Amino acid sequence: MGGVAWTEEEDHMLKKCIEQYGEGKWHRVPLLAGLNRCRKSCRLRWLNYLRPNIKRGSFAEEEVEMIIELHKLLGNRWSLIAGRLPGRTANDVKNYWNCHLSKKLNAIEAENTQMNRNIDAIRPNQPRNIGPIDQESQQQESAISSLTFDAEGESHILEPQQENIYSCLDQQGIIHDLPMEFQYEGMISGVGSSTNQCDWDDLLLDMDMYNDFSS
DNA sequence: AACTTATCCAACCGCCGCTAC
DNA sequence: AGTAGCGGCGGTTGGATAAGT
Repeated sequence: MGGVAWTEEEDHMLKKCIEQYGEGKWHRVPLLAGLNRCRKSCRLRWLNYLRPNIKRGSFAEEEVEMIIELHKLLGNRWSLIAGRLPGRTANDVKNYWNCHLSKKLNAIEAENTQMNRNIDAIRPNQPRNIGPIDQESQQQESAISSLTFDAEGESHILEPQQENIYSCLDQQGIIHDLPMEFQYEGMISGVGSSTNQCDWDDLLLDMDMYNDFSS
């Protein structure tokens, strides 16, 4: 292994600790669990191995197709890709990609280059600090990071002060035009309104997938 | 059977952004 | 405003094992 392998006893101690105190506060976990491991090791072990509902074994064909499609859109953003594959961890996806798919991708990219089809990973210019902010910053933010995009031939503007990106889209009547498979928890009317990178990533991914699949 | 090479994947490392002080 | 501490992420490492010679 690339380090000291976890023993069954350590796994048991960590699991018991998480069950008792919950996830988070990883800096306290080694102490609470009585483990001689750093916070990062504990977190990684939990997320990649001990967490319930982790799917192990080889990837199904649909999962592989999904990974390839998502990688086209997101690049090496494994946690986001894994987030779309129930039971799979970012580490699993990354390892699978590096072992099985990277060569395949290179061939595809070479082909795309040949066909003059450049596909860039999407990363918004100003993905952060979208939540409510003070007036001065708000004006600055508004000037630099309003995002315009085109949906079904119409231009739309996302204001950075919008509490939730999806609620903004909702107000503009865009969300409900998307098929159900592109609507997910948190997307409608700001349910579970998070105001960070994930909103932008998820939004752009959903929009792009929608365009991809509908074209 | 012995050795070498390739593959897999768990674990580690360094960096980044956020938050609290 | 600066900074320390934290959680989280992607890249890399290296041991175990399978496959090949």
